Amino acid sequence: MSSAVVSYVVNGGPRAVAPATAKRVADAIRTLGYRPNLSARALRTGTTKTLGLVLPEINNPLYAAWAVALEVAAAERGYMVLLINSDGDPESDHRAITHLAERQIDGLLVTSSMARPDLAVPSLQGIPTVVLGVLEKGPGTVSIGVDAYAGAYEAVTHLIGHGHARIGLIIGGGSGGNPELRESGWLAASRDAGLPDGPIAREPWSRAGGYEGGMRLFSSVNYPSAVFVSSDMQALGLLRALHELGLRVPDDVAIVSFDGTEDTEYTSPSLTAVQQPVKAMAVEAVTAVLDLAASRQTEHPLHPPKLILRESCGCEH
Amino acid sequence: MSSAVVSYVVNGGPRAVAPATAKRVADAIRTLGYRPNLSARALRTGTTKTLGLVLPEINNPLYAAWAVALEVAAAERGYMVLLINSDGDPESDHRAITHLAERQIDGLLVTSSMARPDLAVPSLQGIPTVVLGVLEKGPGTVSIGVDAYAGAYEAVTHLIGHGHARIGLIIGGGSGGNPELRESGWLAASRDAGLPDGPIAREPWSRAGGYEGGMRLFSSVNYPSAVFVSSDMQALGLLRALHELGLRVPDDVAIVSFDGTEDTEYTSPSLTAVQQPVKAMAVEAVTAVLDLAASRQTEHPLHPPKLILRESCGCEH
DNA sequence: ATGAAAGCGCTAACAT
DNA sequence: ATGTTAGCGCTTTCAT
Repeated sequence: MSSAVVSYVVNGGPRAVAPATAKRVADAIRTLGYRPNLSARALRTGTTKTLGLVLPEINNPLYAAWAVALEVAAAERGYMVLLINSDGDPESDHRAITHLAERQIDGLLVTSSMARPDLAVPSLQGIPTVVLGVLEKGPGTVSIGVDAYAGAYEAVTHLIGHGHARIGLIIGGGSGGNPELRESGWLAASRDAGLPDGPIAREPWSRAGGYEGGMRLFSSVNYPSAVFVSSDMQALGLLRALHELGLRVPDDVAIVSFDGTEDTEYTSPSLTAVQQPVKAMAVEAVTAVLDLAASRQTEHPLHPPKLILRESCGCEH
Repeated sequence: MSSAVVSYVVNGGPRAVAPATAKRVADAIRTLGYRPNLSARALRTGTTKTLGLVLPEINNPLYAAWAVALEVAAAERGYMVLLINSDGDPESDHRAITHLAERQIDGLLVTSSMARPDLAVPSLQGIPTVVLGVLEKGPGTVSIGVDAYAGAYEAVTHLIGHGHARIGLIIGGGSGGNPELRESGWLAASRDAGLPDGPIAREPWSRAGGYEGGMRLFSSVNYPSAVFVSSDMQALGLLRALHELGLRVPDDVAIVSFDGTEDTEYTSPSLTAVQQPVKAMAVEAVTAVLDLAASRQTEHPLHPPKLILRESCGCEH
């Protein structure tokens, strides 16, 4: 029995094998508990059937949702996902990518926390790369993202429909989400309705950040009657701050948040949110990176978000 | 320049290299953008410096916390973590483990959702394995877990200290956490205080499960004045249910939950919780699996949980 | 201090 | 239809 025949049976090709021998091989595999060594296969074929994924803070529900969705989408195409949890800083990203590159990943998926300059980093040269959740379409950069401007615009317009005339903004700094687009959508919606610009709180993309922002915005006597929060995590912190300040949602303050993770469904009151179509984007991201690996060029328009109406905007009680 | 010398430089051994040549090699590596091929190294050395991790629902904050903590702990020892998100059923677990085995992982970390029978599964024969969060000490099974009985007992005793005389339980079915221990801790605390057994709601380990359990327990006119919830996710659902029922926490119903993930800090009111020392357990789990790989036998007593006092039990207002 | 070469387990081209 | 064999990139023994 030659090793070639075993290979043909295990891989179903490239040459045919007599049914009788195929059965003998299959039996032997079972009884011996044989498992193919994927390192050897990778070394021989040059392909690992593995995609690298670099995410910051996987304990953030939005990124966790990405991780799950990408893993499912990749598995459907016969790929595994090698996940590295980056600290978010460029150095950590770089280490993660280098590590993945050494493991001969077939493609790389990175989060938008990777600012554009880092993309030119030597460690990812030659690796097909798709950027997740970013909007800036650089040349040679494929990115899959949500239309954050439209989402923010729709959220604020909805709040205006509820009669609010001054709408605040809580948003992150740095490169976590896509701050500029959410901010300009928020601003444009107010201005297009002939309303004055609302107050802004810039805080980290976290529960703690949202809490601080809420404290700052709503400790003032002249606080806005509604606020658009650029991430679910911040919205959770804001809810906590309003609770401590004795302000009621949506009666005293109406809220719409951005992301629409499962958390927003179970807060009290539940949060109206602009939901990112994470699953659909994940499927497209995997397709995109495999296309790239096959030197196929593809187009990737922004995905439309969806406004989910719940209690915090005043729609349901 | 021979490939052997390059190997010596890259790995810092096992033989010495003249400083001058070492520098030449380092320069060449930089200018050529050379990266070692870990597949080839794995094939040659038989070790991948990779640990496999099988988790159900990584979007559950508790498991996400495990994932992060394990990755950090493994990185400190020079290992990477290959994470597979299992659906939780034995078949899915089996597929995941087989896949990891083919990748020649040096060790395996699996969640307690893997019931004991599955551990005998052929796919993990020969792979050093550590079970996470389980309590049943089977022979040949190393497991790292929290002392859930003590945690539940302390939680219920604390509620009794607040003057509650009938304490309900919301708990999951199946094998998610370690239901029996939490339940017996809850029961023993009541009985040791000479109190009657409280009502039980058995629901899935999820927000939706906690919501259902809360609805069932607190729709009755004769509802308990306090409840111990066996997981944070269920506690979030319970909070939502009580909100809809118009019951106030902690005035009408006091709550202590189990897990102590970050979520419990930002609910309104904040949740008193029995916190699992995930980080410490993760460090120990990595140590344990590496010990196993080196044929070192070690002992792993249960980790003590810590009761974090917040608003939902009535301690703070 | 460095070079030469074997071999890890697999796949695929070539031979039978 | 099956057997033989070269070689993927690396580490390490052995030779120089």
